[in-house]
Amino acid sequence: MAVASAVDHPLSDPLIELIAARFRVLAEPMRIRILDQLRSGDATVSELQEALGASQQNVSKHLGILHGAGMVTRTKDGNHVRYAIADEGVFELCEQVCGGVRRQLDELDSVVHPPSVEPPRAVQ
Amino acid sequence: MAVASAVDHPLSDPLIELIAARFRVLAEPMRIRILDQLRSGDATVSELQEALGASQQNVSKHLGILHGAGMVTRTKDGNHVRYAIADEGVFELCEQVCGGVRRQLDELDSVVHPPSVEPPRAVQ
DNA sequence: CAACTGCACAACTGTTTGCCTGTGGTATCC
DNA sequence: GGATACCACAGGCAAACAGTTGTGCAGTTG
Repeated sequence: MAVASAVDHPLSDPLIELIAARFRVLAEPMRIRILDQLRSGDATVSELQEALGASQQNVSKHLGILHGAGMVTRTKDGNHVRYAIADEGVFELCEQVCGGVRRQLDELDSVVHPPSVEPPRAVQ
Repeated sequence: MAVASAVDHPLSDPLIELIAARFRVLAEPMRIRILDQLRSGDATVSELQEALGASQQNVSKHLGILHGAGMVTRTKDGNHVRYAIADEGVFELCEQVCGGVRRQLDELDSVVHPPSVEPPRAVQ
């Protein structure tokens, strides 16, 4: 697979911080939606706004965060600004997560133990 | 590669929520540290507490979150409770993220433009 | 030049969440 | 039985963050 795997394992503190920051960028449904939408091709803010049913400012804000994380590219196109996926690896991440989610759902489905059953609970 | 890739791409809303929730679990340095520590083998709360230099309550809380997300297993061992990695796929995630981080750092290093240089900024 | 469109930035609000303190509950040892 | 060790849960505080509102700036059109 295309994973760098060039990381030793007593992870250094700054690296841990970077990893967490990157996960934090993806820890928001709206940003996942934006990335998923951009998978169909690059788009402008207003196109995303309409496709996702969100406010222009909100879309712009999340795009700024994604751009700051280097996950999307920003290209001025006349009066518009076109955004596109910069880091295709993001989708491998999402698919792995989907795999984990599916695995978890399967376990919950097969092992039917009501006493300790745990629905996908909130983080805190 | 071991990715499930069994996901279609106009992602459904509940799935998006699940993906974001899973990322949210990993969006915390302390939890990354705990998982990284557990990679060396299972451990009790107090062992992790000492290894990470965190309070017992804090470690226990994060372990509860990780356990709720199905990323660690919990085993009573006499007076202790041993935690262990449940989902090895987590590390593939982290390694991919490390790859992305490294890629980004390389870009920042080569393209030396101080005016718009962006240190690993916070999400908002 | 003036009006309009498309986008980004700043301030504000409500919610979430990380960490701490305090406490209860269970198992082991004397 | 009493003391101790190990762990989890609840409450409180401060910081971070998502979403909205308001506004400024750049490019286009008449």
